[in-house]
Amino acid sequence: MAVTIKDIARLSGVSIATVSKIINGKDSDIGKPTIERVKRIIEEQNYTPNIVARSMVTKKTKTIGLVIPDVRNPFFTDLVRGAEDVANERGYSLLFCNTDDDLKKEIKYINNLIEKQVDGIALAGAAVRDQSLEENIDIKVPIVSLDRNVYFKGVEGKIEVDNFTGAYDAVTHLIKSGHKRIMFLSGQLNIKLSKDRLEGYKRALADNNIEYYENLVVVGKYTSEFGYESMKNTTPDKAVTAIFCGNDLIAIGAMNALKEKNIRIPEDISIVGFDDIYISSLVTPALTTVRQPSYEIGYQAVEMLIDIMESKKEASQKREIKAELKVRESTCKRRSE
Amino acid sequence: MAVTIKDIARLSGVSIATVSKIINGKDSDIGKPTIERVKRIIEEQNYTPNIVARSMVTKKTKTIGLVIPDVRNPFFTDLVRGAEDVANERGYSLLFCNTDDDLKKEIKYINNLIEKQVDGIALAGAAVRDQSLEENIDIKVPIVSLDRNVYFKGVEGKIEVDNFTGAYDAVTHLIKSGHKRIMFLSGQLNIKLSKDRLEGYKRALADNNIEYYENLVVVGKYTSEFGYESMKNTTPDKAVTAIFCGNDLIAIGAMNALKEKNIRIPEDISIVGFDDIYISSLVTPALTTVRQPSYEIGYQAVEMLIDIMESKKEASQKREIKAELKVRESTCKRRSE
DNA sequence: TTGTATGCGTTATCAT
DNA sequence: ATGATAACGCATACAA
Repeated sequence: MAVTIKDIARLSGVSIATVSKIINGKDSDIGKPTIERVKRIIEEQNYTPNIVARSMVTKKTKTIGLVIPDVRNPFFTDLVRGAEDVANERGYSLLFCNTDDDLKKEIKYINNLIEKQVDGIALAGAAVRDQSLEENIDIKVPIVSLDRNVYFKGVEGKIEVDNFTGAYDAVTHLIKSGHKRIMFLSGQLNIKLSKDRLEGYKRALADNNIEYYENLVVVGKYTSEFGYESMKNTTPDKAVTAIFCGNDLIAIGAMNALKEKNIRIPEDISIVGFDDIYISSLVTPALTTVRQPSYEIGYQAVEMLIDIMESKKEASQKREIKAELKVRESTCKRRSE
Repeated sequence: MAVTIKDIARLSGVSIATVSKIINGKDSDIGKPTIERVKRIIEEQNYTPNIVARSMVTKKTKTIGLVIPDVRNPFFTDLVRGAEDVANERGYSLLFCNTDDDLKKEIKYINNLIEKQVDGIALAGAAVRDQSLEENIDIKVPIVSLDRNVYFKGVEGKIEVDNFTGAYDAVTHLIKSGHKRIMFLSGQLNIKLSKDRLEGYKRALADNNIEYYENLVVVGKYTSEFGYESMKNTTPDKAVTAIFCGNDLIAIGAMNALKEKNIRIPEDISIVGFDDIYISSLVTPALTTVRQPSYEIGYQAVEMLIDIMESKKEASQKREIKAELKVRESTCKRRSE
């Protein structure tokens, strides 16, 4: 049987009220000797308060639900760490959920989190959503959505990445380097971030008076397999001298396929990715990419969430995060012919 | 105010005892119509039971603490996912803690987990430990330690990887390919797994009558930087034709340094890593490595933990997991001269 | 300066 | 077939 506040009270010869006050630092009007005695006994008994019981009365669990598609997606692993770091700094714990981009699983997890009385939820929603379904789900705790749009009632904060500008900058970089015929290996277009990146791509072309060709855009999954296959199976148009990829995994897959075909990077084809995951600086040539500060995204999301939770004042916030081009070795000026 | 069991009882015109029974499926002797009515009202009111309150009486939180050094370490990101998957399958939630390999932080987290009344803890301990300190800490919930040794009282299960054999197999592979002078870029030797890998390396040499040279072993951190620097700054002995690396990150760093020096892999030098992290099959040449099934390790650890928690019978288990050599492109037969 | 009493939302025992 | 009630461990308003 674990030792409880009652035991401490009995052993110290005081009431549990007194012990409770001492534990919670509300001991301003309790005698010094009593405080010391009680603290000694707490120490001796190796007593730790039962936070579950405390939560019953305070209505706060000091716990946050973190819901993401998959930690193994390198973008999310850093994000998760950022989230954990703030949570810890602020005295919160993180309940950890992977949805595999499955809205059903996501909703199931969220319900479980609510049953467990989390104080708030940080949610990177599944890709494919169902607005009319979600709008009928009223989540009773504050939610901050990150990176992906969600439609649940009760969403009070948003952290978004400026994908449009990120893509725009990447493609502009290629154009400034002399590339004109630029492929785009895009991820699934049913998520907003993909659409934004595509728009950035288009706009950069337009702003430089380069015509947009639909058949230069190939859509697939955000995996290295997609990148590999799409370069392996179809030889790109001879005039293509650069490829902009929806994310780094696609880019790396594409690079590997091109290497196998003895197409040199960047001399023959320049490649740009998106995300700047850990591996991108380690491949050869090191990948030019658009850096998403995923650690900071996680950090800021949970920070915003806690701020909202702790002072219901400034709810309904939105913060946009810049994505920054990192030029490395997979891009170069196009050789004039 | 959230709707409680009391509200459901009132609205259904029954007692809370009845509602409770229905919620928990203990409704064998409750009337069909009552059950249906209550269930309807629960639905209507969108009621979810308060698990915190339930935990007060059941003494179970259905929550497990997962303590690891850092999710960003690719070995742990897969492990975490395996852990989460079983937890979810078995109806548990995961409280997620990163210790940064800091024993103090680890102990702080564990105390917090205990205060939060977790039913058990899965612990990948910090590298540097303090046996005499730990042995005085009696953790009141079941612990399963994974991958790394810990000395807390209350550790009831262990999942370990056979690092010795993994290293032995890797080095034997190199020897069978004709390599004799094999460097070892080891991680910090104050953790058991590093020692085991070193022993595997030594034994493989010995079993093949190859002398062990201490200066062929370089010790550093388990990072790509260490691999890179140690190959960048010192040119390996001409006779060295193969390098065994303590993990894949070291191997990839080393590969990059060698490439910069125009040393060909595997033609000039063969390289073997350890772990088989995601990136290893994506670099060029694809890395030959010893695969640690990190997802399975996480999965099995938490599975064992739950088994121990749910039936205190077969405590004190130990399970050893094999590490398997994956031959890819970074190793080849040594050219005879 | 300290203690008494109530309640948080639920489960479980024992009645009815 | 259903209900009354104690108990879980703690915080807090109020009393003393």
